[in-house]
Order: sequence, then structure tokens, then C-alpha cells
Amino acid sequence: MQPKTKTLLQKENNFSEWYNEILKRAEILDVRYPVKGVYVWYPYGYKLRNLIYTILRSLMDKEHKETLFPLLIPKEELMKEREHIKGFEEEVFWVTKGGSTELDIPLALRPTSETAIYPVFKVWIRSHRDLPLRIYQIVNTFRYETRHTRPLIRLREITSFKEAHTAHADRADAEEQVKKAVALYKKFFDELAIPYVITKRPEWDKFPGAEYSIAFDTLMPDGKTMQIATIHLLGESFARTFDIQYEDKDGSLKYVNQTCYGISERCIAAVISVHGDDHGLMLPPEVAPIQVVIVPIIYSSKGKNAEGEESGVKEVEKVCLAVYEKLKKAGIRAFFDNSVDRPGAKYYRWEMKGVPLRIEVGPRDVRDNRCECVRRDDFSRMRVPLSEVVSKVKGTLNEIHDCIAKRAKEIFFANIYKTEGYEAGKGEEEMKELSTKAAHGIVSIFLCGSQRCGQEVEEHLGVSVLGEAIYDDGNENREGGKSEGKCMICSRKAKRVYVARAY
RNA sequence: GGGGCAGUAGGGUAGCCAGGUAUCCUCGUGGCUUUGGGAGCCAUGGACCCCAGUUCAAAUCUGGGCUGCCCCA
Repeated sequence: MQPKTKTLLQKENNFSEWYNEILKRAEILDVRYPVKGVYVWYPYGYKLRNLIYTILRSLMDKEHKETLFPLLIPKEELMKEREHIKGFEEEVFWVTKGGSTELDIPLALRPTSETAIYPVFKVWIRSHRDLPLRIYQIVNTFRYETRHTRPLIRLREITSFKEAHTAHADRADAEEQVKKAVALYKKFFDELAIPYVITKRPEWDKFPGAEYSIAFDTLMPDGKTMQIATIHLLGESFARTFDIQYEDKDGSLKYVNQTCYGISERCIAAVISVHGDDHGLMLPPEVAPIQVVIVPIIYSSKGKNAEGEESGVKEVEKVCLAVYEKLKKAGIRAFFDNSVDRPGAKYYRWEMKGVPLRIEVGPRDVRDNRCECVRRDDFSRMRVPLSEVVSKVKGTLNEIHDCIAKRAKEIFFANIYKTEGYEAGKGEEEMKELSTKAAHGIVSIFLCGSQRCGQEVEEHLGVSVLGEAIYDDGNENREGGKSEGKCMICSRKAKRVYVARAY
């Protein structure tokens, strides 16, 4: 009856430990592979990954074509774009030998694919009719991280990098694409019920080679923000480096204008961390590998009937299977847990794995022609007549999505602290308060664009500047507030900027 | 980037200071009894991160490597 060693986890008090335990117990990732910063996907975790990426794919496929470029990039290509390579140089894995023969040209394992893709863009793009060109791929990329690696978050092999690359006839069209990408990512994270802020990264923190970078950040339970998506306007810099030109209607040769944008398995880390609780994972129904688990309650403690146990067992199983078939037919990912464990053990197992809804069927239910449904998000229990199972389950799954989305948003926005005046942080006390707020959330202040002021704030508050708040319109949660003010350091003209401790 | 700690069965641990017999829990397997919130009993299986050094003898001491974790910047 009493749990002995398998105690509940504590998400709030010790997020780090909670996170590692969850990955293991819910069978998402096995961290025992003997190479630093690379991990093994368990089947259950892999299924979760694929369901999440199915959503992403279907969003991408509307306007992009999926492709696949090679993992290996010759050194010359990788080194072509100066700014770009400066940003990655120290993180590149090199293949320098074939067998025992030293390679003439060292090959890089892609840290990202610009330099693999753009030489091909040069060949593919000839006329204005080839534009806009929008492609994407979902691949693994490699970075020699020297800092502390963390499953799904800081990896040496990113296994699930969705990167999109687009080429356009002019800058206006490229900028339009940036906006579309932002809208697309919004939809994606809304489906995952992950809240976010969108910012324009400061000059000193943009993607190497980009004109500007836009990023989505979410808030982790330990109060640090995590970047979960980035979108870059590349302009003509790569086009000039890789000589990607097209012939315009008037016969003139012009450089293309480019964008690129990406999402990695950090989005999975976000789903796990934002929604999970002390019982384990809590998956949005859209991406749950198992949406409904059916648990049979074979005997009641006193309910063996006179004809012997067999008949009771069979009745319960029959009803379970009937429910299972119905749900399956309705396109719901259901699982009938007919294993030998006792019911309680099954409850704990499937709660850990984040299954949104559990259906229990016992002798009493069979007798009354019903089953019992228990929600993962609030553990509420309801009795459902067998004839209404499918519609009730569908409705409840939708409700669960809305509830966990709402809960996640409330927590998120409760942890954004907005200042209005440039007086903010002027005195010791004020600075202290901001610092406290920044310790477990996001702080919104006014800053001019200079790196000096940015760094001063970073040092004083122990934070990173995420960037200028943008694309706020249309989000009911970002209640008003001035968008322009005076820099809290130098009091020059400034914009609203988010700062936080970041991953 | 700087500092600290650790690695013992599938998982979690005791033992290490002070060298000699590896502890407990969980887990796996077989069996019987059980089943409305982590079942019980019996039997059984399984480990000292790697390389070198010191030593009659190394999980234990020394050096190096690999891997993991924590704190600070």
C-alpha cells in the first residue's frame, strides 16, 4: 500500500533532479550512452518526438518543401562566410581521416546547414521564377559544446534540428517571410501549449552572419528562460558570399535576399518542463503517444461471484476491449494495459508517462454499463456510460489541452515583471528588487540598443538581455504598457526589452 | 571560462579516511497466493568506470583518462 522507494518527484524544489528523473522514468531519453552530450531516444520518447514533429511538419509543408542535405561540409565552404564561421569555429567537429589516410580536405559535421545548402542554392536559383524558394529539413547537427551538456537542451548532437532556408527576390519579401515564420512558430507552440515571449535579439547576440535575429523564449520551472526557436533575416550577406544571383524580369542580375529559422528538440524539453508535475509528465493530448489508457480492475476484494472468478475476469476484459476498439476506430491513440500489475501500479506508471486520460473498468462498472475516466491534469474522476465513451473522451481531451495551456500561461505571465519608468533600478533598493524578480522570471525594462548599457544591466542583475519585445500585438496577455521610454542606464531613448537568467 | 564533488548489479546505495570476506533497497527470472491507488511469500540472477603505478594483496592509496553532477562568472 505505501510507496516505498518510488516516491513522487519535486519539480519546484529541485528542477534539475526532477528533469533528469523524468527523462529516465518516463522513458524519454537514456542518458547512459558513453559519449558526452549525446543520448539515446527510448521508443516512447521517440514516439513523442515524432508526434511533435508531425505537427511541425504539417505546418511547414503548407509553404515549404522538405529536403535533405548531407551531414558533411567541406572546410572551404564552411569557412567562406567570415562572420558566420567566427560564431561557430570553436564548436565544429571535424572529420580529418578516412581510415588511416589523412583527408586532403577536412570535412565538418554540420553545426547548422547554411554552408551546405547555399552552394546548392547557387545552382538551383537562376531566374526570378525560381523565387521565392522555401525549403526545410529535419536533421541532426553537431556542436562541440564545452559547457555543461544537458539532455534535449545543450547537446553535442542535436538530433532533431528543423531548419528552414528561404531565398527571395528582395528584402521586403524576405522580411515578409520572417513575419510568416513568426506566425508559424506561434501556431506550433500554441499547439504544444507552451507560452513564450518573442524578442529581437540584441546586436551582439544575433546569429553569426545575420542582419537580425528574432527568438522565442519560454520560462523553465527554475526561473530561467530557454530559447526555443530562432528566426534570422540574412539579407544579402550569404548570397554575396556564395554568389547566389538570379536574373530579374528586366534581365539584370541580382542577389537573393535570404532568411533561415529553426527549432530543435528543446521544444520537447519545454513540453516536459512546462507541463510536468510531481507525478511526472503531463502531455498535451495532441502529442501524447498514448492518449487514453484503459486499466481493467479484475476483481473487487469481495466480489468473486459464485460461479468462480473466471466469468468476472472475462466480462471486464470484454468491456475493456470493446472500449479500446471504439476509441481506436475514432482515431484516438488508446492502450489497453492488460499487464499483471495491480491497478495502482498502473496508475502511477501512466501518470509518469503523461497519458492525458485514464479509463478504469471494474466489475461494478460492467454491472452498471459504464466506465470511469480520470484526467491527468487535475485527477478529476467522472462516470461515463459506455455508449458515450467516444464523444466524452474526445471532448475531455480537448478540455485538457485548454486547461494545461491556460495553467501554463498563467504561471508564465505571473512571472513577467514589467517596469514602466526609467527610474526603475535607479536606487540600490530598486536594483535589488529587479534582481530578485529576475531570479525567477522575466523582467521587462527600458534599454537603449548599446552593448555598454546592455552589459551593465547584465552584470548588475545577473541576467542576459533577451532583446527588444516585438510582435506583441494580438496577444491578449501582453497587457499594454508603453513600448518606448528612456534607457534605465543612460536615459537615452529606449525600447522595451526583456531580460532574464537564460539557459 | 573558473572552482568543487562523484563513478560499486538494470536503478538507488553502504563500504573507501584506517588495503584482505562487497551491505541494504529496488529490479529481472520461475512458482504459488493476490488485484477499485505503487501486493505478499519462496527460490534464483546480477556490480567495484578505464589504463597505469604502489603492494604479498587495491572498490579502498597515487597518477592519468573517460563520464556525470553541483556552484560561481
